[in-house]
Amino acid sequence: MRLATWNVNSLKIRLPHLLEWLAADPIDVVCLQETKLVDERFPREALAQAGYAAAFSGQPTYNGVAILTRVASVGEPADVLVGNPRLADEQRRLISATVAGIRVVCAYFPNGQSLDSEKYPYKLGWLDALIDWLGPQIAAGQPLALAGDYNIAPEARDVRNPAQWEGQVLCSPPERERFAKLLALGMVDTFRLFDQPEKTFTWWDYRQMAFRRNDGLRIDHVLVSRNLQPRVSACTVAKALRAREQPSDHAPVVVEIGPA
DNA sequence: ATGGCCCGTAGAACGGGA
Repeated sequence: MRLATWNVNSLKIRLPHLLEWLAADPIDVVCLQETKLVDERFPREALAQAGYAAAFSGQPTYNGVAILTRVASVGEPADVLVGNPRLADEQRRLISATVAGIRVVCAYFPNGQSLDSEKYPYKLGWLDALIDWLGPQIAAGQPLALAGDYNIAPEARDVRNPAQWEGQVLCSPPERERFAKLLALGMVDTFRLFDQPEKTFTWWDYRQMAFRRNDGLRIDHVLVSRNLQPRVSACTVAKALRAREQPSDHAPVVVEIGPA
């Protein structure tokens, strides 16, 4: 099966892109972030007509996450859980479901804004709570995929202009240490399992023609538990969606996972 | 030149994104 993560930056605006993409390329599991829709306005019907079931958790204006499953191939999301039981958080940033025996965690990590913002310690605390919550699940041998907009570029090679970003939010040592901690729980960055084109990124600023200049960062990731690693056969960035008219500023990351 | 763009909520600008 194939699993994707995509920060859509408003599902209302991006729904036509999503439907056209899935019609041409029927991904089995799609994790969405920044849907920016309250649950009453989630386009459940349009997605159902496209063959997808959905688990979602939204709020007005900000955040919002969803897991879509292609019913014909993987059925419906099971054991849906909203949020992190270890963190009281009003922001809708996490939704989990079991699909085809894999615990799929769809995550919209906080941005942090800047190192001197009160949003930065919120981000670090959110990351610590995520690590605390996922650690026991992975230790117990649960096959798990953590897919989402991490808002962290793990290494200098994940940034087009490392000097410009070094030490800034998305690249600061405390954020990168926490990314490393997630790996240390027993997960692997699927993107780095394979040879990749030089300077592959997943986010490009809307300004300054950043996409045309490939001035981007790799901040969207799919980490999987080590027991899934032998089944992962590909990880690619669907850059074409960023090149469309009225795009999201993120491109999807797509991972292929073989049968157990 | 430390801003440029896009989105939601507005029903004009502004906060937020990264």
